[in-house]
Amino acid sequence: MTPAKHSTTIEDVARLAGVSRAAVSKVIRDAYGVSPEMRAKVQAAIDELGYRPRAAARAMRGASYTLGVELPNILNGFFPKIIAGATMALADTQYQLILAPPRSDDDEGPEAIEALVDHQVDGVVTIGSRVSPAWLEELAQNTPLVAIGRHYDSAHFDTLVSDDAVGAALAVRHLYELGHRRIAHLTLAKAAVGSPHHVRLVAYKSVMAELGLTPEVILVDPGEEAARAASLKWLARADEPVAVFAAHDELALGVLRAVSELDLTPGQASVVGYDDTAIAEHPMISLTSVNQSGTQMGIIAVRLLLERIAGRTEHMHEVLPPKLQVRGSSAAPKARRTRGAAPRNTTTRNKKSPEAPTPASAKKGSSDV
Amino acid sequence: MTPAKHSTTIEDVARLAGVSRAAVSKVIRDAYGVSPEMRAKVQAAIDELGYRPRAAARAMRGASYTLGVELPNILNGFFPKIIAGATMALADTQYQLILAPPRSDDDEGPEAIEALVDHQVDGVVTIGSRVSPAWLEELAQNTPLVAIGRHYDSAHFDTLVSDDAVGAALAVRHLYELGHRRIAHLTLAKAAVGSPHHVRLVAYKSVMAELGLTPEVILVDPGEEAARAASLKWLARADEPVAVFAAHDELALGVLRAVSELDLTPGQASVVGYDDTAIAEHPMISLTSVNQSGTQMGIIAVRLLLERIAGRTEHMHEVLPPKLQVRGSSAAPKARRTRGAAPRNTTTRNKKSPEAPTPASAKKGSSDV
DNA sequence: CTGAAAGCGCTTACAG
DNA sequence: CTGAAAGCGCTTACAG
Repeated sequence: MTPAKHSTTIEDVARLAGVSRAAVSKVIRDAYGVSPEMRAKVQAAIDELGYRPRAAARAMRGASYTLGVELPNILNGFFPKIIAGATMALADTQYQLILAPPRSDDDEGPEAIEALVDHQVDGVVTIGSRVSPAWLEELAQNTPLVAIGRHYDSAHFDTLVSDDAVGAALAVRHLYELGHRRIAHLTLAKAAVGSPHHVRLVAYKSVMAELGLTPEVILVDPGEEAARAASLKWLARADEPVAVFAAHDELALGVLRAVSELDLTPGQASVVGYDDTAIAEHPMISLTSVNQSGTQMGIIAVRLLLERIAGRTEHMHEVLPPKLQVRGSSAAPKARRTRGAAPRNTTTRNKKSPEAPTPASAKKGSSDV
Repeated sequence: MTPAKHSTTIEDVARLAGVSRAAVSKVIRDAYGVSPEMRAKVQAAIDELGYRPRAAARAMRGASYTLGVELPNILNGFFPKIIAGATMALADTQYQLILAPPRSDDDEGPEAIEALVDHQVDGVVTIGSRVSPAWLEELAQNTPLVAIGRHYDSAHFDTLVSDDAVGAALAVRHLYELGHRRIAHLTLAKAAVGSPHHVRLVAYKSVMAELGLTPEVILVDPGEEAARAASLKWLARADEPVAVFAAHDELALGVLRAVSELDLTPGQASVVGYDDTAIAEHPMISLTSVNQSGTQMGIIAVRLLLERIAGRTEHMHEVLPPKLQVRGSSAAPKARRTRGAAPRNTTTRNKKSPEAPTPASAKKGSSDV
């Protein structure tokens, strides 16, 4: 097989097959009204020449058969799951996916989305951008649009979220039921109203109030390191068993760093994350985390977008139920001892231990199952 | 600010500014031969209308100002580093990046690259695809191309690799110097000649021979789970201290699962990975790994591609030096004891312990520094 | 320095 | 069912 020769055009195919360009166009689009012989002739010519239509040219008149996904942060393990889902959903269609990463580290503006639109994608899935609802609303006038992670209805595009209030409640109640009474929430300092992090924060506060507990919010900049530094300070000040509910797994990994540095057991400092990224399940990490099914989100986002492209105009707002994955990083509280009480460096995290039995829900890969 | 209105065209701008379309075109391309007043008038019209040129239309005549990157596996933490580097390198240019993920889980064919070419990108960076050199050679006749991870020169495109032979030697010698004599190499069953994994395997064998050791190769399918299963079997059969050099970090994480399940210490089963992904550095993983600087690769790939687009035709073959990051997963060999000899579940991995001092090269985030 | 015209490779009405 | 013609929004020679 040789690569697509983009020197060959629809004209070449038409000439070889002895038909018009319009006929070839119909065949490649699988359009109505082509005789079997015509189709066969044209297909043979296409195969012989290795012809592929150029998306750019198609886009100028009709559709580009391309969907664009705007990604917030390619280094965070959650987003690839969404892409994987979207890819699956597109497997049997003519559509292909292109991804637009942020133009810079803290690009939260519309640049990435605009790059997609510049390329005449037939529809856009936006995941991370912090652009205003109004901006999206206007974009959606011309471009079919699905926004992931926006907790509101919109007039002209679809929104798709995990039920972050339920997810946060799951996390807090889990820690409460284990026996924790001091439960902090570590989250990003900047979180737009209606964003997943904002909703989780609000839910955290309200569940804490319901439980009669005092909320403690630790605000951080993005990144594992910021989470490590902030939680280290907070954990060092406490001398009782505590728990930290981190707003996503990347932050939770930072908290686990701090816990590890301070040599604390899960009973002394429990940690719960959000997203259930692949690494959370690793037995050496074994992070309890709220799973919001990124794969499923990718699948649904593509389905919604395809529906819009096919003509649907009324807006949809889908809410997916999250699920708590209990693992070794959260355990019943156990008072911190004087350092000398047990031999240092012989405590073990993430393995079976009398004080913190690994939950039965731990998946294979753990020796305790 | 409002979204780009793709209903506004160059024609609208020209009319508003009272000039020709050609003049507007020159201004947006920053082309030679425009008077300052012309530029000002046109720019004002562009701003007023929120005009953005459509990449698809531009591509039909000139350039699309878009570079395409073909990604092998979005779930592997190494590739995002390359993207991050490429993004950085493009920050001050007119160019934007689009990414093409594989169309399916085991898509190793040309589909993703073709998707990019269909969109008339001005150049392509290919990272993972297993297409033949001949195919790429032909593609490169029409499209500026840089291939990452191909250990050979090519006539029409540039190649960029890390020195995988050196990297593998670094890993094996490190284990040897710690005192290991039984060092297995776990790698993918399918690895094309000239691919990084193939070069690492060949180097592994040759270094083992030099050292007078018997090579043991464990062949696996892609994925952490396959690595876990295969290494579990292998580790369970051994009753002496062993070491596993895994062909990349994802596989190494699988080996660490097995090590963890068998409750082995780094002295009993040392593990070295390749890529030095973000998670390797986490104190609870602390994986010794060969760093091949993905960020740097992304930067250089973009530089090479831009040079080609600017007109360079002679081919380049860049080789980057890898660096070993020593961490807690590799340690001096220590005989496995009868299980009862030491209290179970009190041994600790990844923390300071008499048998496996954490190397001084461990970064911050470890309590031992 | 500026503009009128042609053309990139497709698809879309429209006529046959 | 099939084809000739127009046109999508740009850039590229080319004239002025």
